[in-house]
Amino acid sequence: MESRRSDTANGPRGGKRPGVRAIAQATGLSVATVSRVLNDATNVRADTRAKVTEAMRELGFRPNPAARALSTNRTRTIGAVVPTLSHSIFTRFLDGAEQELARHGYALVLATAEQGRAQEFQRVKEIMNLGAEGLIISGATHDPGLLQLIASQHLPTVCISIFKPDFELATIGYDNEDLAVRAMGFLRELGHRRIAVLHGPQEENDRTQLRVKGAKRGAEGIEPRYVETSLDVVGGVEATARILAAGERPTALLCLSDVLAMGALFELARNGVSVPDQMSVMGFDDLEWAAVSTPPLTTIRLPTTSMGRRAAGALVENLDRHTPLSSERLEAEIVIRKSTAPPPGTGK
Amino acid sequence: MESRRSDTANGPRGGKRPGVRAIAQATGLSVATVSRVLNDATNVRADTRAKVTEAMRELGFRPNPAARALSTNRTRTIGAVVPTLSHSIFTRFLDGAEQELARHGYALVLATAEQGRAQEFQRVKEIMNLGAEGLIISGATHDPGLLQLIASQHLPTVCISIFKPDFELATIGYDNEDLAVRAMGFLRELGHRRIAVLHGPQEENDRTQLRVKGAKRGAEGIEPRYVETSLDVVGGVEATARILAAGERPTALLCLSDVLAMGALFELARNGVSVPDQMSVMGFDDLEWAAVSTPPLTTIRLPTTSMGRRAAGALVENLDRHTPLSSERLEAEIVIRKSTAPPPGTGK
DNA sequence: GAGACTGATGTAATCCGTTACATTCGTCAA
DNA sequence: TTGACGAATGTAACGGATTACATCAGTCTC
Repeated sequence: MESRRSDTANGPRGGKRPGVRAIAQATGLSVATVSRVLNDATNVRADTRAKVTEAMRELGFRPNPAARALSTNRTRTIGAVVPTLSHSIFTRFLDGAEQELARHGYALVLATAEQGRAQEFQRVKEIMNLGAEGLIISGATHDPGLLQLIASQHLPTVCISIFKPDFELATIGYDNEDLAVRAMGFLRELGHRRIAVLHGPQEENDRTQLRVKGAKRGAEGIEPRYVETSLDVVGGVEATARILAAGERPTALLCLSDVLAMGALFELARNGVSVPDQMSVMGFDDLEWAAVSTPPLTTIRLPTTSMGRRAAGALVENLDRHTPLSSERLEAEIVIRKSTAPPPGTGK
Repeated sequence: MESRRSDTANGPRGGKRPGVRAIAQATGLSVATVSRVLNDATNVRADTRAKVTEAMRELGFRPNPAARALSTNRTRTIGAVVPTLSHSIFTRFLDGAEQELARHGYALVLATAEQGRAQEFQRVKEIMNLGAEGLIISGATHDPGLLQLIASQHLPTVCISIFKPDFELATIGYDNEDLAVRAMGFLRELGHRRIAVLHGPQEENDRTQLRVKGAKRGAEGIEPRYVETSLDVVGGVEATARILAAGERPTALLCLSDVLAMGALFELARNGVSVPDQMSVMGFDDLEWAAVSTPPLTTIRLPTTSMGRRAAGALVENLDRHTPLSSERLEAEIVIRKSTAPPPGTGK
């Protein structure tokens, strides 16, 4: 069909892109030596090396990555499929991952799967067809076909955002359930008994599921109200509006994502409900604004960026040094700021 | 050094990964036919095709992307280098780009350059070494070496976030300067004369430079105060605090990024300055929360996601159909919400 | 000065799809 | 029946870097 790419006048002598052979010819050396220079092998005389490097510069030589990949069977590429880029949780993660990969000479191929498992499966296939040597996906609920594919192709894979040591793939993340238990415990210790829990859609989202489960476990004895909404600021606003409109008003909102907490803060402010005097608000994530909101948000600091670094690092070690992949639990902590206080009416 | 990858027991018959030759052997056909099936050429008999497909499934065949790339001279990969992933401006852009690329069977290789031009140059080199066929970078100020490299390699490239038809590369974006002029004009029409302009660092960031320039042009005759701070919510808080602490208080804050506006809203609330009664606040970007903040933010809606789609689409068309790349100006509009009003003391 | 050894360099096979060109087969017209 | 023709399939070269193995030139030692 197409004629091969035929750049005119790109090297000083025009014609097609120079390859190792061209360099060999130009220097009077052999392709093996050129290749050795390219991969800075040690057994090349300094002056030879210089000659080759010079010729490469001269001719504008760039090694063909496909050819290289073909003969080494390496692509130095890692794929990541995240549910969405609209949550800074994932972008902070990607940031960390990308930095770590770049540090080791790997590239990150990014795909999003906003439409759930099936799409995720599809995207992973595409990434594999591209030759990725490792994969990062999030959570532990996936299309069975995907897990099977990963297993059958022996594709090194890390699941992030969760910690589940008994899972068939390595997981690197925090213990969502336990953290939710602790968050709930924190509010109870402050004295809260009427609590509303705001969370995103649970379907196909095991992180949310685990957090809700944890909240339930931590709430034993009291009966929080659970409000499901869309996982964004608008959802937080909407859920809070619903809560304020309902009968008995809670004394605390446990938002299982900071974006929901932001919505809650906005909506409470709009309704003149002062935080934390009349209502405590607690988040989950510790996004960058949480420290400076009005009031600053009590939340759970998730080590998102370092999760990215660890996930990427683990894959790199696996590929470069055959270190087996294993699950890692990352620590997270409650960050107490000013959006939480004992419930109103408590002796002060 | 390393022995070639030697997965044991991956195909039913163990041994190494099956290639087209293995499929040919298994079916009694030739590699050419197998390849034709692979690329769904039309001139293959239906039953032959079925036989081949079946054998591929049977043996777990996956075409080697490197070999394919080598012979077709195509990688179906586009690189994008963004300054950071911490701003949803870029993640929304990436979202759009990734979707569009995926739709056409291309993959997105992502890199970030948080440390300015030099790092951007470096990252682009890495991406080129990976075989990307197209490139997306942001803004128009880059390392001269980078521009030269792009030119010498004939790498199809799109610069986003700006519109600059006379630039040597295609730009797809909005006219930052003009929009800032209009934003300033909007505030002036409301009656504001004492205005503070909040903006991020100008160095190495032409988008900010252009916006500041536009604000200055739009402010002819009045003398706004320009406050430079870090480009995040914390920066917005900090700058607003400085403004409040200073002598004569402005009646409006023009924040040249929504994140700064968020910080401003928080800090104003903290200080009991009511918006818009005592102070108007205007943003730039229209991030998702802007419609529901307290008060909802007047801002400029930038078509970020569609910018991503257009940039990706333009590259795809260039690669698939040789459509030349050209600059595109995207429209943006002021979204009037409740954070702006005439200055206090205006007859109402 | 011959043999042993080390370090630098060269030769040619290899990785695995793709595709130009060659071949075969079946069908239809004359 | 033969020749022509088109569709289906086969053969083999090709792309560009890597690398096992071969070779060659010095060095060192006795």
